[in-house]
Order: sequence, then C-alpha cells, then structure tokens
Amino acid sequence: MERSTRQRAAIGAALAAAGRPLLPLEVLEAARQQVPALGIATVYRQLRQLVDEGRLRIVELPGENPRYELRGHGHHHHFQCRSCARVFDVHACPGDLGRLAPAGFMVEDHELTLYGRCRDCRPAEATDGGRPA
Amino acid sequence: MERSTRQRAAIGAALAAAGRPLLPLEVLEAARQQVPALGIATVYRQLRQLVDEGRLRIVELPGENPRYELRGHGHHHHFQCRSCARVFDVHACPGDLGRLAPAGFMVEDHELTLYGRCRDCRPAEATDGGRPA
DNA sequence: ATACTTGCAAAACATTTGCAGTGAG
DNA sequence: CTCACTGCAAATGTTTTGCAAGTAT
Repeated sequence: MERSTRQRAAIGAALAAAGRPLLPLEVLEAARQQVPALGIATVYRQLRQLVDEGRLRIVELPGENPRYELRGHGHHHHFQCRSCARVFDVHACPGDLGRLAPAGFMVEDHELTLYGRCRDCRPAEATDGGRPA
Repeated sequence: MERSTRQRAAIGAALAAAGRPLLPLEVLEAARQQVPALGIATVYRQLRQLVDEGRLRIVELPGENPRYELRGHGHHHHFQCRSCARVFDVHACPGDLGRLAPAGFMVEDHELTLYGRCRDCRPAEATDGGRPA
C-alpha cells in the first residue's frame, strides 16, 4: 500500500501542471519547487510506481528517453517539435485506421506521432543550427 | 568517404543474413564469426554510419533497446500483433495529418503504429472486430 | 511501532569518445 | 603516404539499487 508523501504529491502536481509528457529530469526540476531536496532516484521510483498503479502512461518516441504523463486525457496523440524537442498532446485523431492494415489483420488500437515545428519555434527558420533526427 | 573494411562487411552480412531487426549485441555476436576481434564500439560506429547513409533503419519497440535492420522500402508504418509481438510493415498511409495539430503548429512528418491481431493470431470468428479507439 | 519512503552514493547498463596503432585507397 | 577505421579502455548519460535515516499510518 502506497503512502502519500510530500515527494509523491509534488511529482504528481508537476505532471498535472505540465499537461504534456515530461522527462524524469523535467519532473525533478518542476517538483523541486515544492520539495527542494528531492532526489532523482525518488522521481524514478515514484514514476515507476505510478505507472504500475495505472495513473501514469509512458510515452516513448524514437531516439528519445521515455516521458511520463497523467492518464485520463482520453485517447490522444503526440506532436514533437524538431526544434525544441518538446512533446505536446494532440487531441485530434484521424479515426478508423482499420482499413490500412493488411487483409486479415484486426486493428484494435493505434499510436500516432506528428513531427514538425511547434508554435514557439515555427517563426525561427534560419536560426536552427542542425537537423535533430 | 567511407572505406570498405572487413568489419563493415561482416556487420552488413550479419544484418542481411538475419532478415530481422537485430540488437547491437546480436550484431556483434553474429559478425564476430567473420571477425573475431571485432569490438562493440565499431559495431555502434558502423550502425550509426549505415543509418546516416540510409542503408539501415532503426526499429524501436517500447521498453526495448533499439534494433537495426536493412532498409528496402520508403515511407511506411508498422503493425504490432498483441498476441505474438511480431512487427509487420503497413504500406498504406492515412496522409494529410496536418489538420490534426494544434493551431500554429507546422506538421512535417508523422509516424503511425497499429496494434491488434495479425492474420495468424486473429480469433477464428472475428472477421472485422477491430475498432480504432 | 512497523515498514514503506527517501536521499545519497555507488552500481548497472547501453552508448559514445579519446587515443594510438592499423590498413584501405 | 594519408587519413579514415579499429580495438581497447575510459567516459557519458540514464536508470536502478543498497543502505541508513526519515516519516506516514
């Protein structure tokens, strides 16, 4: 049975306030505003526990470390900015992708990630130093 | 300009012989049959170079280390069977997903993975039970 | 009081890099 | 003869774990 500690609350609050998937280090930085002495090990331990409880969802993108977000946003997808690398929720959905699968395949679910420029980074076109592949 | 060394050939041969995505350590083990003194660092360096050249493709599955496989086809997606965990190519594409992103976001690319039952694992009765969530 | 939690440091892993020697062009 | 490539070892970077002290119940 899990206890409700200041650390656990701070980590949950950080994830709730962000409204987007966070990296463990982002969780640490945000949660330290409430619990300055918070350690990274506790963040990892709590993230794992919250995932086991079904409260958190792991968001994995190719070439990136796993991010964590609160469940309950319902079905949604993600958008990663190729300039700042942040990940945002996309609450739209193309729907009915069953017809894309090969004949005889049964599609139960899908995962979609969009890549491009977020609102903040879109104007800066020539300032971008490299190609974050 | 890249040189053709025994190591590079052995790594390419290992990937070609496997015909499935391999982990770096699997590549090392297989390629050592031709070049026993091969080092893991060389495997990683060659894998990265081959990816940069567009000859290899990185295959990432949730909770797994990246695998590498020879490339062959252009833009496509993937279907993972929830029963046998195999990954299949999906050559269809929903297209035009730019409208899904939040206002102000610029979509340049996308990645889509379907989950469900492959032909072999599909329950006998269900002809088309899959529903996109 | 009990035992789950925490913070720190060290460990465990996967991947990258520094460097001197090797070999392809 | 050059300089990219290689193997080794050390360095990174991320996540996990051991342990003594802290704290919710």
